[in-house]
Amino acid sequence: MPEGPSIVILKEAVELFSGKKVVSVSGNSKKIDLHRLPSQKVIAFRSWGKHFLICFKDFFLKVHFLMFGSYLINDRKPQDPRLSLVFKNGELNLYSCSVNLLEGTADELYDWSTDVMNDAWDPKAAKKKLKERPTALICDALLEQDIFSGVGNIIKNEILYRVKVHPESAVGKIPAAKLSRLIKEARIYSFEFLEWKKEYKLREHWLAHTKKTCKRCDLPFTLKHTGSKKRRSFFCTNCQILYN
DNA sequence: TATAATGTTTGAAC
DNA sequence: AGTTCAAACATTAT
Repeated sequence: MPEGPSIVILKEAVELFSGKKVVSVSGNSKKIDLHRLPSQKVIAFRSWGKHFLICFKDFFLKVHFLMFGSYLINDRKPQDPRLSLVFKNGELNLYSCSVNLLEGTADELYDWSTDVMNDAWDPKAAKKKLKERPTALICDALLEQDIFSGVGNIIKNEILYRVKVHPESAVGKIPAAKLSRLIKEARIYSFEFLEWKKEYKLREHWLAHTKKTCKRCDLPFTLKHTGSKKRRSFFCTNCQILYN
């Protein structure tokens, strides 16, 4: 569920509730005051990276699905929803996610240029931030939500394989042209992820994530928990260059 | 059945 | 006081 493109799919799927008034609310969320919601009209559903935003007039809900969150539209799971929003034309149920209510507007709080899925995505800003962290490993930097909002571990692994960069490469040692290519690929792959996910064909397009052998050279992949984030990296030590 | 996984925040420990 | 790290949360497939 969690990576940026999946949130874009959610945003599109709930468009039928955009502009609609919340009829009733329930859920086991302890962080928000559910009484704020009934009779409020949804102004927009938005996304910023892995954040799913439900915007009302003077406030908005920030939903994060973490590792296991899920949602159902006009359907329910056996367990209690974290938050359930009922509209005249249907309902949205959110499970095991984190929900926060923030005052003001999303535009006041978010920098849309960091979101790889957003039209405002600014690769130059990403490059600038990477230059400020020369000693960071690229596997960690790609997961930094302030640089690549929406990029998760799957996207990380696929990008690094595509651009032939070893996950433990130091950001500052990667040649400028290669780094630009990598930043560009962050957006390109994220959109391919989006299309494949919509067709339920995401997995079959993985070339690195969870893979055992490299399709390019036929040698076995390395699986290692890399960087300070210690997330799984699948990579080919033959094809992917280590810059250090 | 135990484990690990598309993730982040929190607060203790250093 | 700044950094690091484990714990917590929660679901599902292998």
